[in-house]
Amino acid sequence: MKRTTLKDLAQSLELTEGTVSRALNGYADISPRTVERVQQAATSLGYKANQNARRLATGVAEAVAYVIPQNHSSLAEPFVSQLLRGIDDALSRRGWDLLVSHSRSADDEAEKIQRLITSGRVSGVLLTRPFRHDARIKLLQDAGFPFVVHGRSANCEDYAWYDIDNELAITTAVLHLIELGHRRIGFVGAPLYYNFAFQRLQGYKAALQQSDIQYDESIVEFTQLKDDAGESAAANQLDSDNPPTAFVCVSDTQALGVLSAIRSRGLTAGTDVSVIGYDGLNIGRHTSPSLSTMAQPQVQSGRELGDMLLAVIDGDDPTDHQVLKRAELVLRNSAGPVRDRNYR
Amino acid sequence: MKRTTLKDLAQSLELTEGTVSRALNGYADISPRTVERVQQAATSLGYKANQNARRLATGVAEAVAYVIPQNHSSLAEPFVSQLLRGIDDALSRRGWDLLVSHSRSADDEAEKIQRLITSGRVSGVLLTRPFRHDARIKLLQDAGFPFVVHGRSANCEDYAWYDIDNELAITTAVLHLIELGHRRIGFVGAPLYYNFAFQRLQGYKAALQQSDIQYDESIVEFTQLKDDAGESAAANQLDSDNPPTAFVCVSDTQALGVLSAIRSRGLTAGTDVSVIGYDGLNIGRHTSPSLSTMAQPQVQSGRELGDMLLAVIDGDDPTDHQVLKRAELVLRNSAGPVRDRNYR
DNA sequence: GTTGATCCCGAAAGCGGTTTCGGGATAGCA
DNA sequence: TGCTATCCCGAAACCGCTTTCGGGATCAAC
Repeated sequence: MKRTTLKDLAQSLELTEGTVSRALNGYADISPRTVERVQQAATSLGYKANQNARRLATGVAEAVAYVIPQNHSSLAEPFVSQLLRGIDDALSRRGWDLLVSHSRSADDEAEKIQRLITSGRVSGVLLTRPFRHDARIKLLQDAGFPFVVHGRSANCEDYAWYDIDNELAITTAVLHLIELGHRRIGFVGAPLYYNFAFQRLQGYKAALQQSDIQYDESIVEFTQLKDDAGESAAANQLDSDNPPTAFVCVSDTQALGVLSAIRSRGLTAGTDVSVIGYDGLNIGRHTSPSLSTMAQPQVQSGRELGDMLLAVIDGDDPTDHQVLKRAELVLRNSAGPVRDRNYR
Repeated sequence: MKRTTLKDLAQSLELTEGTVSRALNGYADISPRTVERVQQAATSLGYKANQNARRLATGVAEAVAYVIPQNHSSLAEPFVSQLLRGIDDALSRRGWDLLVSHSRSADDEAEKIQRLITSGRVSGVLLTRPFRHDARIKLLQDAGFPFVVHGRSANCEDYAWYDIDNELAITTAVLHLIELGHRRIGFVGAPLYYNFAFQRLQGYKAALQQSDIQYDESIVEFTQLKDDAGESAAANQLDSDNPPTAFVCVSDTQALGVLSAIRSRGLTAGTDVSVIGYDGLNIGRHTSPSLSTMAQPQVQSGRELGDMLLAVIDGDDPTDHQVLKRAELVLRNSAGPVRDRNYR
């Protein structure tokens, strides 16, 4: 089961390795006839270039890494697979590899990235869910290493990123609730070191301000992106003296927990208390009531991310690759008109 | 931003590249003092071996591929991320890479695997969700290429695999329903070319047989692993002349659809009609009623898969690595005692 | 002071490709 | 026919690291 090498090919064709190589790689200085011969021999002998040798010689890794943040909450992960597929699509058109890299801690992550860029295994890096101030981004910038971020950090002027307008999205959701008559709207957020969490909080505040509603931090919480966390956050607020009539959550996962909290108090979501989630997960269609949510276009994002990274690697100016998408309000049944507070 | 190479290191130490290399790789024929010197210089100069060069020289790829089947249903994918993390854990202890590979069609997949094994990019392959008769497995076997399968195909004697006892799991679920008094139990299955789907059907049949219940194919369906599919399958059966009093599904995703179908008919799951899902997804806790399900131990599986593959690559007999886990019945509220058929 | 074993390290040959350079053969033109 | 331009291909260096082999230096033992 020895692999056929370039030398084998060359010998069987009575050519030099160099010639064969050039023939295969489409150099102009090889006669069409020879190219033809070489290609035939290659396929018939099942020749596939050894990637490691090729990469060593050319100096390009022909691979990129997708680094998955340490505590990726489990329920948010339906995305990962779709995303990976999209990225892989983009890469495979060039025959490049996609490798994934995890890490356990923030330090570990920095170190892993350091190793990735110095070990020559990849020619570009894909980051997700950046912090507001993200050391990894700085690391990559300082190293002059190609990368694109899925999301943005606080100052994102001079690198490539792909993000959805988090602020606008939450503002949309909150304004929708306000239109339904709600004026006391609980916010179930995420830790603010995540920039998306920060942005979404801004969106919440902006909507309130536009509507002359006072920001009340007693109904604002920052939890993990987990169902349990959403549930207990909602529970606290519902059990308080002055509970909100609606919740907006920064993830569907949390929203599921909120629905549970509402239900377990004998209340009905959508009539007694309204809820809007974020992510547009399909599961939201099967809760009762079904979950209104902000859906982001996920299908294409992987593909776009991949293409962007390739472009940056090819030398494009990263700042030419900053795309901002917008999320869409998916109306289902968990958000309804405000109702008198007599349910208690 | 030039990387420091072995030559640089050697020159700065006034040693040969060979010597430095051996010092770094723990060869015995280098004096401890030299090893010390070399290591210090290496860290102070930030030397990281070029992986491509190393791989070319050693002939080992130091990477494995996880191939994701073409039509991986979106909702079943929360696993993927966990799984990848586990695999990566196992690999990273050796400093190996994990790369993922998708494919669009079955042919494409075979061809991709062919390329993977001939291009020298990986030293092992991880397969998921095998078909009952899986061409990829045959391909890998014939090539003598190291691999392990997450799941099993029809004849799985002579390769490494990691699976849960699908048949037993479904039997358990069905017997539970039977204990609750159900005797007309609908089966929402998956396409039988998937071996897990076949096994689960067997489990269903076995449970019926044990309980002297006639197998009735009019309440057995094979659908995609999607919520919609589950919903319409259940809808069909519920609207029939002789509807089942309970459903067992081969995935939670389908079960969610089944719950919807039940709800939309004004029935209540858990009392009017019982449902048991499969996968143990967390979302099942937030449906109403919460979803009883067969949960498979997912957390460790990635890690174990990775370790198994490494062992096989190291030359272990694949047949020594065949592990069968069992799923566990997680009782929530969607499965209750049978009730008179007077609900119609 | 020899001899032999032991310890270290240098030298060199790969690993399997890519790419530059140069020149022989052929064709084009006078 | 002679000369130059063009077309193709061979030769060789190189990418960065690993690993075998051999021998000089050191040391213990006789």
